Amino acid sequence: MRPLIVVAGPTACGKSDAAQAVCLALQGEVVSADAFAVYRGMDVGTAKTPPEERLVPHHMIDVADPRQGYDVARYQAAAREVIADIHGRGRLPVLVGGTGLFIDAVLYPMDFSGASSDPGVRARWAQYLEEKGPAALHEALAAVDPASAARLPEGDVRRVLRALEVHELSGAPMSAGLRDYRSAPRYDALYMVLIRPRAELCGRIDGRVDEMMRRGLLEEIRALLGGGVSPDARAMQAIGYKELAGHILQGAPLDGCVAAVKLATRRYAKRQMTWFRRAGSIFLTPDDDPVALARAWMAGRSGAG
RNA sequence: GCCUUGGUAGCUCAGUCGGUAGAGCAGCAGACUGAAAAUCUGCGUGUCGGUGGUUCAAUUCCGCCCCAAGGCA
Repeated sequence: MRPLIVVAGPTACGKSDAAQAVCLALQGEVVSADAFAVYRGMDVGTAKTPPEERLVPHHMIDVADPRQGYDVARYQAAAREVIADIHGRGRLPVLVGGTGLFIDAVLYPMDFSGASSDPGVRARWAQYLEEKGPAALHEALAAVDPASAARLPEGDVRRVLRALEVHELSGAPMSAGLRDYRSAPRYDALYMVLIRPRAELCGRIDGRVDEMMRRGLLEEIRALLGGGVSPDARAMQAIGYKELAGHILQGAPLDGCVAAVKLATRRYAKRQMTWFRRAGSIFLTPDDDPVALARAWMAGRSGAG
């Protein structure tokens, strides 16, 4: 298996710098695993490393149009291609980002090929939900895919909807492809997770949001909206964007919106921690040195053959 | 100084016709297979401002005190 290093962690924990340092030390290239950095024109609010500060090649950034949606399946396919190319050039891919699902999608054999997504099917079930409610929707799933129904709470309408869609398009229950995927990684991966004390992280988040405001996040959002990105677009679900759009479009008080962005970011960081606690294999505090760790790991690899 | 209205969970408040209390938000924990910065699940003891009194029993009724907001001086 080819080597790959993952640098994950909650927002504002210092992933980008750590990843870049690892790349510089080990002939690596950054592969972003971030559900919103893929969009062009969303720079300030996604905290993309500015081009002039990129000291090594960065991939999977600015690969999508914010007027159209992007999703895990597309990300998975494109990222794997990029990684194959990096390996082909004898360099080390460093997967860095905060979207746990995206990381899993490249690392493990998640299969999205069986059932794609169909707006018509989706709309029909959404209609069904509207008319009969979540309980009936859940029952409909139980009738065709009992395992998924048992796994999903009735309230998680989004997943119930998706499971129904998968069944209809593939003719098979979604649960079929769902077990123990983490046991069979596609790469020889060092999965590092950067952690920080909660209070410290919150302080960094607040500072980062203020910094985004100074750097013109409002202007960036105005430009997106003016450029044909609908407020309902998938890209506009991003934290920071959706709250501030309330100020731009509905005139909500700015300080309240900024506070909402900080709060939403803190809550997001918490969810990320939950994900990475389970997904990661090694956890680094600010005192640990990711470069030294990565070096040692690479050395151990070649030593072992 | 007087009058009024408040003081209950980290915050905003509800409630107890006297039997020691509960929502939302926050927080904590968790889940996560084509929206994932999305979506969802679980978790509620706090001198009910202080202090006396009435009572079998007071956060609830009464007195006094403290604090806040508003009004009159």
